[in-house]
Formats: sequence, structure tokens, C-alpha cells
Amino acid sequence: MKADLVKLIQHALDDLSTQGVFSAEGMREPMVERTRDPAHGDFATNVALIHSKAAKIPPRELAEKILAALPDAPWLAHAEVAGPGFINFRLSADAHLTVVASILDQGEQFGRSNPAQRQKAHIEFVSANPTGPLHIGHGRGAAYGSAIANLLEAIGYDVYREYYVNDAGRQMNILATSIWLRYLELVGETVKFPTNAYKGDYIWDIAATLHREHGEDYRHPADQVHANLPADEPDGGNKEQHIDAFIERAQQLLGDSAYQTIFQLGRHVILADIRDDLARFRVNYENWYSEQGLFDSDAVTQTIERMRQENLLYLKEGNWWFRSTDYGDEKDRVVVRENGSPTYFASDIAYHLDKIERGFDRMINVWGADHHGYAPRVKAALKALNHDPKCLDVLLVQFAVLYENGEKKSMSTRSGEFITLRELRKDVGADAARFFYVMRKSEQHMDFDLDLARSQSNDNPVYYVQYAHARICAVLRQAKEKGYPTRITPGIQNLTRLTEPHESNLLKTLARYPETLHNAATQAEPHQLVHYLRELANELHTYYNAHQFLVTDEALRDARLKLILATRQVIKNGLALIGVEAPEKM
RNA sequence: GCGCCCAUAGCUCAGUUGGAUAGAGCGUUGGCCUCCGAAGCCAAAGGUCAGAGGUUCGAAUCCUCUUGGGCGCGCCA
Repeated sequence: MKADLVKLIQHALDDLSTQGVFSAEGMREPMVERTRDPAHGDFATNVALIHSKAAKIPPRELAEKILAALPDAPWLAHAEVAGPGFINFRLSADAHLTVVASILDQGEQFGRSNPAQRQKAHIEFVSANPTGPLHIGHGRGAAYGSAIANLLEAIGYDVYREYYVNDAGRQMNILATSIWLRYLELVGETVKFPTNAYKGDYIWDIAATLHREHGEDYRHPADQVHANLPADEPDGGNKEQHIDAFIERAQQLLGDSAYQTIFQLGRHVILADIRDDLARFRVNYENWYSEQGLFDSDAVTQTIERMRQENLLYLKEGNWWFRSTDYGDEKDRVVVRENGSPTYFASDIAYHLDKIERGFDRMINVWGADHHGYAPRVKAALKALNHDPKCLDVLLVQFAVLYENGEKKSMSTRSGEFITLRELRKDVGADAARFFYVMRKSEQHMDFDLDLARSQSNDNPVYYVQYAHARICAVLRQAKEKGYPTRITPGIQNLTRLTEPHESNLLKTLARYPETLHNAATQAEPHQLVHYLRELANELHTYYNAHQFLVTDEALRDARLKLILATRQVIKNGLALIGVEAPEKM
């Protein structure tokens, strides 16, 4: 409808241009938007205001000329010049009604678009280190990333969701060592647990599994374990050096094979936990991509070699540096350390090159806001290797700060003091959690009020939208009990009976759904959809309170049932995109 | 010190990419169930859009500066 209006205005402008009234050269497509105030009609355009200067005609006068040149259209009831030079349009009554028929006809497809040429989009999100369970901070990335993926799919992308598993770094060695130490405690050794090791309860669980499966095979006396290690932080030493020495000691005493057994057990158990947790959160991936795999396949070495050959690297103080400043980064970055081991950045370059090679038109990375400084260097690497950095979008998600009983809760994976996503999900349910996470703009710092999310009360906005859906279902059950036909007649017949203001508001809001979906998807802002759904639910509730649907007048009843059925469909479609269920009863 | 993000009602947040009189929820106050689900509806009160300049027909929105907060500035991932 909006697009038709744009065409109409364009037509008028072209006419005026050929008449020599003013030059349409270099003009943008006219902008049409929905009016905020119903008194201004349904749509408005500001073309006259924008072009008045170039045309050397006062805005109102220009608007009159455009209006006069506007071709007739059956769906357009009225157009007029208003205010400083806006042109307001009012649609015919029938034009508003067609949306109901479209919704009922298209069902779950309503609002989705299917372009002739489908683009392939890769979206990487969550990608937390497999060193512990997901916590509440990861939840926001999961809900947000998954909503973006669904939205892009809805506007016609082929979407490929991927979790990048950072299973190659030092953190994983700390994990393996932490498990081994807890295991030693289980078998009766008295060890001193390092400051920097992982302290969460889940480490005990994995250690217990290790003990169950391997008995005392990996037991070494505590004094051997601790012999000649550099001091830990509380003893006046350095905690980083201490843990690194500890890792080396573990590898030394256990030997490669045993160490790998523990390492892989940890990786496997935690990854399985993350995978299960996300699946229950209705977040699923096409692929889980291992960073270690990039090393095993030599992709990292090949990437480094290629960069070296293309003279993108230089040697300084034993390290290989990438000249990222030449490509827009703040400073150069090390890709190979003095000891020959590649940095995380090196494998990340290899990873992004691999994404491009897999043939994606677009890449989207959802990162926590603390990684924002990292984006320029990845883009710099892409640019240096002759790829357009614009094919990569980095979407940053700000932290969610937890509040409980009005108090801020601190979180740290290392210390084990955190609320897991699983706990949250069990506590408030996947619906409320997902709804809450995407309710806010992603770049907005979010206060996650645990008490509110937990509450089963009307303070909780997710229920409000779900209730609208359930309420419509209840009306239909009632209709059946009363013996009214619930099979809805096709087409727009009877719909002309929808003349109440509440009804026309609802019709207009329903018609806005495809635009809302499109905007939310292209701008990566699922919160727009959430706000829309709240508004739609509000209009349904208002309508419900103002009018009876199951009236004896058959034509009117049919019309109203069609309207609420269409509303139910849109609520269901919208909720599905943010991963929230639309219950028939609550 | 440099860079990124943010600042809108008592609280939590929207604001259709520069449009017409800045909107919701919660909280506060008052009203609505002999009627399809009251997890609902209606109404009232509540604002110097952090501050100051600038850009123009028009600014919460764009530019500059100031103030106040979050984050980043490893050869950690």
C-alpha cells in the first residue's frame, strides 16, 4: 500500500518535471510515512517540503501542484495539503479491510517476504568459551541473535546459524587443570586450588565423572603436584604465572594421552550442557564450528603464510605483527607470538576467511559490548585480504545487569558466582526470558529485574501479549459452545460492517505488521517487533472490553470473528519470531 | 590520555532514521465484571528530551563543545 502510494507520487513528480515546473533530476524516492495523528489521514509525505527550495516554489504551493498532478486510484479516498506543506492521504474504507483477508489467506506466511533472489546470511552468536555453563549475560546474545536470525529468514534470507567454539586456547587448559585438581581432591589428595582456576560447582561434577569412569588412574601425590611451583597471588606471587605453571605440571605428570582425556571430557561435557541449554531456550544452530579444527586443518598456518607473502606482516622483537593500522585499526596487532604460537586473532582471521569461502553474502557477528574494540581489527584483516569489510556486520549487545531485591548482582565465571541461563530459564520460563531480553534495544544497557521476570503477575509484559492470544482462543471456544459457525467465510464480505473506531484502529495496526517486520529485520532491532506486539495486544484488549464479538447479527459476528482471528494470527507470527509461544490457554 | 556506547516522566524504556501537540508499562489517584477469560479496560496526575551553541521551513533525532555514567585500549579468549 505504501509502495503504491510512492509510485503515485513519483508519477506526479515526473509529470511536473516534464511540464518544466521543476527539475526532478537527482531526486530521491519520495518518502511516505504513516501518520502519527489519525487526524492527518493514513499516510503523509513531505516531498513538497524537501523540494521546495530546489524548485524555488513555496512548500504549500508546490504541494498543491503535486496534488493536482496526482493520478486517481480506487483505494485512495482523499488527499489534501496540510500544515507547512505536507500532503496527507486517506485510504478508502475497503482498502483497510483487505488486510484481514490477506492475513487469513496467508496464515503463517503473512508478513514474510520472498525475494526473487535469496541472499545467504551467516550469523554467529553466543560463541561463549566452553569453560562453563552459559550465564545470564550470554542469554541476551542468544535471544537477540536468534531473533535476528528468525527475522532475516522472514524477509527472505537463507540463514545459517553458527556457534564458534573457542576450544583452542589457554582457557581450555585452565579448565582441564581445574577438573584434574578437583579430581585429586575427590580421591583424597589435599591440593591448593589456584586463584585463577575455575571454581564453579560444575567442575566438581565433571571431576566426579572422571573419577567414576577412570577410578584413581590420574592420581598423583599432592606434594609432587605442588613441588617448586611459583607462588600464587595470595602468597605474594602472580596468579597468571602460577596457573600457567600449574597447567604445565598437569601435562607433565599426566602425560599427553591422560591430559587429553581430561581436556576432552571437560570440553565435551560443557559443550553438551551449552547445547542442551540453548535448545531448551529455543536457540538452534546449523553448525558448531571448532576453533581447534582450524588448527588441525592447517587453515591458521596457511592464513598466516598468506599474510606473510602478501607483506601484511612484519617481525618485531620476535613477534609477527599485522599492519592493521594501514587498514583502519588503532594499532598493529600480534598474530604470531615469539614462541611461535598463533594468537586468537590469527585463528579468527582464518575463521572469517573460511566464512567467506563458504559463500555467504553477509556475515553477522553478535558480540558482547566488551568486544567492541575487536571489530576494527577483524575488518582490517578482511580489507587487507581484499574483501569488502562491509560484508561483515558486528552487532554489539550491551551487558545485562542483574537486579534482585533491588540490588545489583555481580558476576564472574572464574569465581563461580553467577546465575546460569538454565537457572533463569527454570525460574521465569523460556518465554519470559526471551521476551525480556529482546524487549530493549541491544545497544541499551539493560537492567534485568529478576523479581519482575519471575513474577506471574500482570507486571510481566510477556503475559499481556500471550493473554491477547489466549483470549481470542477463548472467544472461539465460546462461539463453538454457543453453536455459532466458526468456519469463516472467505473474502472480504461482511467486513464492511467493521465501522467502530476500535475496529479501524485494529485494522490499521494489522496492516502495519509487514513493515514492522521488515524494519526490525533490516535494522537488526527485534525490540521494534516486541513493541508492536504490545500495541496490537493493547488494541485487542481495548476492543474486547468495548464490544461484544459473539452477537446475534450473523454478518457482524462473522466480520468481528474474522478480525480477531486475523489478530490472533499476527500475534502468533510475531511471537514465533522472537521465540515465544502463543498459548491457547493460560 | 585516546576510542566506542549511553543520558527522554518518580522507576524501566519507546520514539517510524529530520516531521505536525514527545509516548507506553510499572508506581500513584479514581472508576469498570447479572455481559465472549479482570493476567483485562477507562480516566487523571506526572517533561527545560543532561547542559550550551550550531545546521534549516522544522531537531529528542544531525554537527561541535561541556557534564555525568558504562565498556575498551594483552602477545586473554
